Amino acid sequence: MAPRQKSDRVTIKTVAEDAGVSVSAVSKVLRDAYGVSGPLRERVRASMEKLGYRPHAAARGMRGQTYTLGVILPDIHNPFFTDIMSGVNAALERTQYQTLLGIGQSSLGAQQEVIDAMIDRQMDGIIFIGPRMPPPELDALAAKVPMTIIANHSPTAQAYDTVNNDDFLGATLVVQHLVHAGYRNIAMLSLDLPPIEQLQVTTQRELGYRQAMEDAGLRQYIKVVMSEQTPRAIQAAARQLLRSRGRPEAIFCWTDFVALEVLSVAHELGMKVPGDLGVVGYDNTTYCDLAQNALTSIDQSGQVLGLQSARLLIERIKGRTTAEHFVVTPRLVARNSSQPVAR
Amino acid sequence: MAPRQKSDRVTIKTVAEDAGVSVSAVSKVLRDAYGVSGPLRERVRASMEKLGYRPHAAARGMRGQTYTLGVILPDIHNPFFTDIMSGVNAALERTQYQTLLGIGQSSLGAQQEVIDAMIDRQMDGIIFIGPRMPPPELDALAAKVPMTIIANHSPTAQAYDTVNNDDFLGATLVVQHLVHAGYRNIAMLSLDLPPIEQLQVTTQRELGYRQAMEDAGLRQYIKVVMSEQTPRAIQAAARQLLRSRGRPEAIFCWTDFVALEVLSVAHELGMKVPGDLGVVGYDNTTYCDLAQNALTSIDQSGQVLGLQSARLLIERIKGRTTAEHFVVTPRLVARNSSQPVAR
DNA sequence: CTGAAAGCGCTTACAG
DNA sequence: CTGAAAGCGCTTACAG
Repeated sequence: MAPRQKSDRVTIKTVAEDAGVSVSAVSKVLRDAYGVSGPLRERVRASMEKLGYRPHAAARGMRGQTYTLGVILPDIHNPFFTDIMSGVNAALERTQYQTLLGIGQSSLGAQQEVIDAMIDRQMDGIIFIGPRMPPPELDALAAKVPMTIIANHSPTAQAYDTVNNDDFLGATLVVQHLVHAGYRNIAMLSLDLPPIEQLQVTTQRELGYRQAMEDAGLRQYIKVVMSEQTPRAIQAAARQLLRSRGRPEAIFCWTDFVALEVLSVAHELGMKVPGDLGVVGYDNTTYCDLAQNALTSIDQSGQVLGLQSARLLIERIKGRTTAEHFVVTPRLVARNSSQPVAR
Repeated sequence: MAPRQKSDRVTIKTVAEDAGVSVSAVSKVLRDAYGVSGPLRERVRASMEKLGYRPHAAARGMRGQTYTLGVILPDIHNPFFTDIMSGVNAALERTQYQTLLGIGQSSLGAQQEVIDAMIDRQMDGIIFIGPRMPPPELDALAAKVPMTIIANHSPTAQAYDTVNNDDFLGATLVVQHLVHAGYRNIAMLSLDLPPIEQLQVTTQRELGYRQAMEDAGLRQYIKVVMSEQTPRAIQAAARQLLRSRGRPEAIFCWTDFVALEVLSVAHELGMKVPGDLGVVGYDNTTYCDLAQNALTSIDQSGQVLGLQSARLLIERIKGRTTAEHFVVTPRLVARNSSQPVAR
């Protein structure tokens, strides 16, 4: 590797010489640390500006912070996660922080690899989205690095913060909406994952669905079908459901991504949505708005979740040790896919 | 910030002591450098394993590599970029490298900020997707850090590698396909960007479109409408186009993302696709396959582009100084949205 | 093949 | 308020 010209690198030493102060003074200005007079600060700032000084991240990371936050996504294809990322980036806009994105893929091994890579790189903190880990492991991780978790319910955790929407309520809203529109045989299409103490958002949505169905006197119609995340698996599950006897009048999908596949299968089977079938998603991603989908969905404000998680994480990095658990109230956005149907 | 327990950190010094060798020897094993005997290597490996040694990235970055590659995306919402990311990640799977993702947003300022953040963090290399920069600036950047560019044509650049599909050919395939299916009045919906020496993929696609239209004797129908990337702007452009006199029989959209919006607008206007309108996209993203879209598109193998770019970049980091310019041949995937129509 | 030592650019007690 | 000095955990010539 070509060694980039070393002689002309501007370091805090260069800046210190130019400003006629000590290296420590420059470091303090850099970190906005206390104990520097206004004039000195100004002099140093001017020199930094003049010389085009840029801090060397690795050197800072040796002793202090790296000013880099790790974000772990379970899956890059779900468009909802891009909403979260927008929020995180927005929160970091005027700060020195940058994000390192890791894709945890489906497998647990890959997830561990990403975590290790982030710890090796001395992330100042980690935003962990949809972790598939039992609480003890999460606690262990949080002991090593400040952490905020999105989309995993552990409201009593002390070692880390959480940011969620109320998934139980979201699912309730879906069922109530569909019942109000005249649907009764309502099935749910959820994610096939080993459940971990009901912490996962899918589990919460399933519980909300079941409870709301009971409350509406539709216990007999309760049906939760699990499927893996691949398009092929989702389509197979949807096809089977739609071809079964007692086939549902409406399907509540745990995420928009899945609902779009259900719309596709219904289309292929020649079923009208709405009319032959009602469909509702979750996350209110940008695809819901397209007229060919017109998908009713739950808005849980991915941007807000991302923004909050970044804020909380920075607070923790700065020293907060008590846990915060932020919950957004979800909101149903009705579109054509769940229109009332005369029966 | 709580200082993580320092005493128990396993460093190369700890490993060296455990293995009974020098610190330099451990460093060499770590880097797979030459000049270490097999037995010594084994002894060190065993100690690293035993102690659970993890290299400290910041310390490595001080003198050597960070083993982190920066990836710059122009826009996180375009699903095509997730395909590229999959490829990049696949190429890095068995390596020590990790990716740092930066979103360059639309504005040039944001793009510069992301680049600075990556240079500050001593990325070993950068994969720059769809840069909006004139060649001199790209050269200047490549002088600072090894770089591979995706989706920007500069086949004579020496300072960096490029990875592309043949956008001119891709556009040609679209026009030929549509003409073959009986469409004649074919418009193109492109991206509103200040053109930079015809380097951008949109420019190449426009050129391919124009040429193919001429070659088909359809010069009179040539029409390229520019629009910004937001859903609102795309919809407005599509609406205007579809309501105009001499409205096109088919629209070629520069990327699937745009084509999905066109399908939406057509749907809203009560137009049938195909029938009243043919639509073709570009990138063959996962949404093309959904039956409600059934969108004909050009497959440029985002995964392959990502994979290649990572490979080339690592080669450059390892010392290659000659430029490589990799070009994928695009392939049209026909679906319902461009079916022949009797006229 | 192996190791002692300098040094990368910062931050952090500590002394003045 | 200000600065001299040690040290973070590696890599890199260099000497043996």
